[in-house]
Amino acid sequence: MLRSKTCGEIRAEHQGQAVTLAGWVDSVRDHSGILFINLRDRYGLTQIVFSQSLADTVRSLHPEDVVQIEGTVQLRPEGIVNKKIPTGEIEVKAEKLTILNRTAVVPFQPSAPEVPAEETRLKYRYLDLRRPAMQKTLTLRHRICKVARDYFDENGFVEVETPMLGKSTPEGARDYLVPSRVAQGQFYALPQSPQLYKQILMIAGYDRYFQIARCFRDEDLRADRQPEFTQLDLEMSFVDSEDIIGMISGLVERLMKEVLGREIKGDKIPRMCYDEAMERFGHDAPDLRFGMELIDLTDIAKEVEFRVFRGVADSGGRIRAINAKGAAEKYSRKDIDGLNNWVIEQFGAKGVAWLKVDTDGKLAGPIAKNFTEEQLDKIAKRVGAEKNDFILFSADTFSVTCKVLNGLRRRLAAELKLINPNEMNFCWIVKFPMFDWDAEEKRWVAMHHPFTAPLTQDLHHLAGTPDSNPGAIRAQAYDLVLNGFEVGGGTVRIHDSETQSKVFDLLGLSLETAKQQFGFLLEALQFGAPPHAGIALGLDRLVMLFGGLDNIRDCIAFPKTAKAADLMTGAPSPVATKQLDELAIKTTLKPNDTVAR
RNA sequence: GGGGACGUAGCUCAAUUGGUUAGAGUACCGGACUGUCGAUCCGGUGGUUGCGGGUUCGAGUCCCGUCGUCCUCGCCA
Repeated sequence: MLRSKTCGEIRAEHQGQAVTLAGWVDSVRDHSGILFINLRDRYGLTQIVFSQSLADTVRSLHPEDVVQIEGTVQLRPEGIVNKKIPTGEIEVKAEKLTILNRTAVVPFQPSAPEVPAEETRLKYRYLDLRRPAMQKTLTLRHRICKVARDYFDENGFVEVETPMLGKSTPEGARDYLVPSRVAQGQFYALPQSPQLYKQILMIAGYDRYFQIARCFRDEDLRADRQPEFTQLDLEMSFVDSEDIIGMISGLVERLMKEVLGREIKGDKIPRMCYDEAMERFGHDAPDLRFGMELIDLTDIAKEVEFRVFRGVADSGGRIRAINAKGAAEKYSRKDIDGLNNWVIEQFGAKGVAWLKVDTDGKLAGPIAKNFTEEQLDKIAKRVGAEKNDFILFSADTFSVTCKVLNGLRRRLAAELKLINPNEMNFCWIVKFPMFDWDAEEKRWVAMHHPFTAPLTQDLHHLAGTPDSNPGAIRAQAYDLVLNGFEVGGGTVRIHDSETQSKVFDLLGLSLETAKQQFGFLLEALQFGAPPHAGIALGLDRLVMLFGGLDNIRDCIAFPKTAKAADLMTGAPSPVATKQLDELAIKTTLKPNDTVAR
């Protein structure tokens, strides 16, 4: 061992002990007759004191040089304890200094107070990962995995690895494809999730499976979305949705307690139906850390002359509002113009109407003149208007009012600082619709995936029955939501081929096509498939939220940029012509753009 | 694919309406200093203002294109 202690563990009780430390030079402070360095590793900082004898070597040190110190622990002189660091009561009096490795001049110092540009951080990721904040996050990530693994183990789960090279399926996200050399012209797909394999494992009798599974989706990125991400994936047999919700609620409680040392809010995680979430928040992953819920005014709008409201209400649209309490003075006409342009550009809305409550408690604003006194009173009562309230309206299709008001609700909450950043607010969203109508392709599409079981009480709406109504069918699906982010989603699966056929039929999948795509699963379902259900949690998002971060890249050791590039390694990159020849692949681009020279 | 923000020294940033030789902090190099801890003090090196065009007497600043990073809409069963 090149060290006997880490840089974070020495305390006053070790006074007089001989120790050997190794780490990175964090800073050098040269006072001519006496010199100090802060030595850093991932456990902390320890101050090393040098006398004149080692001065020349110490002066040659640079930040991020790797050194080994042999010395003696001593208490710092009275009155100059450094209370900012846990090791601040002691220092190590150096007797020997060994330079283990010199560094080149670093592009940035991990200990610097300012964080470099994202591009620089990603290019020199090893330096970025030396930053204490990153080390804290990756350690948190490890803790979450460890607690989850232990929890699943205690509950009888078996961790099974499923293939990375799988079969491409046309539904869902775009696949990352891997060309086959031995079967030229054919491709594997990297898994979007272990979905089909874990269902097969249920049929195979592994009634409690879990995996910390890497997943891939070739879609555009976001602050909370990477092309390569990790799921805490599980599946159980002989269970219903209550069992899955219970199992995961237990995990959440454990994670909160063992990782953050906290209890979950309330006795248990509350639940909300999808329809209720859309009515109250306009989104299926509502942030419940603040109010400002959506208020429906469609019935009032049907009675008014104001054409913007009346027209929408009469043609089946909705008029809804949010009330930003006490915010009237904080939003100038210019600010409101900004909000208006934002909803037009971002959500394709026609705009946002607004009213403010003036000092007399009256609703005022450009649209106020379109209402009678009585109608204004009705609106005021409905939205709970009080002095200085700022009320924003969206009059549009239900879908657009959801997008607009959810967007405004989140934006205003951030701007008005309504969110307690320390709160961890979980909820379950249940009873999702089974199908979505795709207006472009003029067909029903599965909202989750085509193996999701409908709620038994909605089965009579399936095709081929007198009261067939696919839009009314709800799924046995459940999403776990934390602080306005979807952190998990799962369903009870269909385990009988009769229901499965009906669902495929509704999706416009012929038996032939279905067999071609999922034949192995359909076949397997015939050989004693137990009732089963499962869920997958987004590990990266969980870490992000447990760590109080606002970006998923900061939870991943080696993340990709918005264009899915790895700035450190330079991937993706051209390959040699020989490699392409072996795969029988020819690009339609100019050779110099794609082929390694 | 669409919209927006940004790109100036190794790093973090500044530079008035388009106007002198593009500045500061830090890092780096040299020097001073025996209790500092983001050490301090003195001096110095360091720039094709992402790249390519254009407008102008004059462009870091304005216009067009392009590349990159971030945010976002579409997309993500």
